[in-house]
Amino acid sequence: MITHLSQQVDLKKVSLPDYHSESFAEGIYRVFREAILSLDFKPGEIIRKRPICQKFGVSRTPVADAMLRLESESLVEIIPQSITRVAKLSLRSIHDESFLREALEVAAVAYAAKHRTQEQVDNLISNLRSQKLFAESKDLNAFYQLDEKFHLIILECCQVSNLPATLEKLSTQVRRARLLLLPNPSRINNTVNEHEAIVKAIQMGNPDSATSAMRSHLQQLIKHLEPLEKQCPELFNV
Amino acid sequence: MITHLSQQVDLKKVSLPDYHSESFAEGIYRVFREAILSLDFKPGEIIRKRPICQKFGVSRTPVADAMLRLESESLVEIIPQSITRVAKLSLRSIHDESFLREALEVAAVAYAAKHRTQEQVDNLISNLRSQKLFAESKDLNAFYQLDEKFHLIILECCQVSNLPATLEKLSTQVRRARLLLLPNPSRINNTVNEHEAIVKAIQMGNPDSATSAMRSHLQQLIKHLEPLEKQCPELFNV
DNA sequence: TAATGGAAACTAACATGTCAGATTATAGTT
DNA sequence: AACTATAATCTGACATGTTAGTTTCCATTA
Repeated sequence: MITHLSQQVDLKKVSLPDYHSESFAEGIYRVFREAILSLDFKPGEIIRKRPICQKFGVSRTPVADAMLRLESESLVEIIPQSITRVAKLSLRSIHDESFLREALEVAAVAYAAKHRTQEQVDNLISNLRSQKLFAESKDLNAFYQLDEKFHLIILECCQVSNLPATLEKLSTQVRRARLLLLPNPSRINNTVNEHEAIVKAIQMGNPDSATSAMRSHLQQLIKHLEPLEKQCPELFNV
Repeated sequence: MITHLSQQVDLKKVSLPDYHSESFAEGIYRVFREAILSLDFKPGEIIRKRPICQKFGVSRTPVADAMLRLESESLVEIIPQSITRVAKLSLRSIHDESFLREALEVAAVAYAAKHRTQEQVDNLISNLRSQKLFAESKDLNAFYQLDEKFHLIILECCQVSNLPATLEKLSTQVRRARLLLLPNPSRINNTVNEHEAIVKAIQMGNPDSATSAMRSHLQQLIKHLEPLEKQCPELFNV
C-alpha cells in the first residue's frame, strides 16, 4: 500500500515540479487525501506515521500536520495518544451528506436551467453522448469519470468559485460509497436516462423539472446502499 | 486584544474543566475560532504566534497546529515563511457563501414545512414572540441571538446531525459580515416580518411559500453589504 | 528627493528529543 | 483453561533547536 503510494509520490522527483511552492505537509496531505478518497486506503485501515516518515524521507512534523488537516475534514480519525485510522463509513453520515449534496446540486441545477448558455448546453449534450458510448462498451471507469464531469459542468454554471470544491469536501463518505458501488453495470443505463432528463430540463430552461429530475437521480444512491453495508460491514461504523 | 483573550481563556484555569480530554492545540483552535468569528480579531489583523505561546504558557507546536486548522477553514491566512493573519472579507467570497447558505437553508425550510411537528412550530412561534419584544426594546444583541436560534430551530427539523455545524463552517465570512451590519436597528422590524412569513408557511405546511419566504429573507443581506465595504474597506480584500 | 542595496530582525517549516497515555504481550493466579 | 496483573512497546502530544525565506529599515547612491 505505502509502497504503491511512494511510487506515485516521491515528492522530490515526481510531484514537486507542478507544485513548486508546496510544503512537505501540503504534499503529504494532498497525496493521502486522494489515496483515501480513491479507496487505496480502506476505511478503518490504520495509518502508521513512522513508516510514512521513512518512505517520504521527512520528519514526523509534516506528516503529523497533514494528518491533523485530514482529521479536520473527517477523512481520518486520530485517537489521542493512540492510533490514527482512515475514517470508516456510516449510513448515518452518508444520509447526512446526501441531504447536503442534494441541497447544493438542486440549487445548482435550478440556477443552470435559468441562466444556461448555449455553450454549457452543448457541453452537457456532448458529455451525454460520450456517456452513451461508454455505457454500451461497459467501460465502468470511463463512465464514472464522465459522470463526475457531468455534475461538474452543472455546478460550474453557477459561477460560485468554490462550489465544486465545497461539494467535494462535504461528500467524502458519499464519494467513497459511490466508488464501492461502481462494479454495478446494471445501473448505467438508468443513470444515462436520468442524466438525459436533467439535460432536457436545463435545455428547455425549466428549473422545476430540472430540480425534480436531479432530485430523483441523486436519491438512487441511497437505495443501492444498504445492500453494500451488508456486503462489506468491516468498512462501516457500528 | 490578546490580553483580553487571555482573560477569557487561561486554559489551565478557566476552559479546561469542561474540556478535560481536549489537547492544548484544540483549546487554542477553539478559542481563536470563536474570537475571529465574533470579530474580537479584526479581518486582516496580524496574529503573532510567539506572544500567544507566552500568554498560554505552551510551546509553538500546539499554536502552530491550531493555526493550521484555522487556515484549512479559511479563517486565517498563513503566508509561508512569513506571517499569519486573520482572513479578510471579500464580496466575492460572501456572494459564494450566500449561495451555499441559501441552498442549505432553503432545503431545510422545505423539509421543515413538510415534516414539522407541533412542538417545532410552537418553538418557532415562541421564538418569534421574543423577537418582537426585543425589537421593541431595541436590544440588538439579544435580538441577534434569537435570530440565530430561529434559523437553528429550522435547521434542526431536518435531523441531519451536522447540518448546523456544516452551515457554520461554510458561512464564516457571512457571519462576520452580519455582525458588522448589526448596529443597523432599522432592519429589525423588516426582519421580524420576514421571519413571521416563514413561520406561517411552515405552520401551514406549504414548502413552496416557505422556500420563497426564506429566499427573499436571506437575499436581504447582500443588499446591505456593499455600503459596508465602502464604510470599512480595510476589512475587505482587493 | 527618490531609488536601491543590503543587513538585521522577523516569520513559518521542519527535525528531533522527551513524555505520558494506550495497547499488547506475557507471566502469574485461580 | 480462563482471568487478571504487570511489563514492554507501541502511539500521539508537546518542547525546543535549526534553517531558510520574508519583510523592514536604514544607509548609500543616482
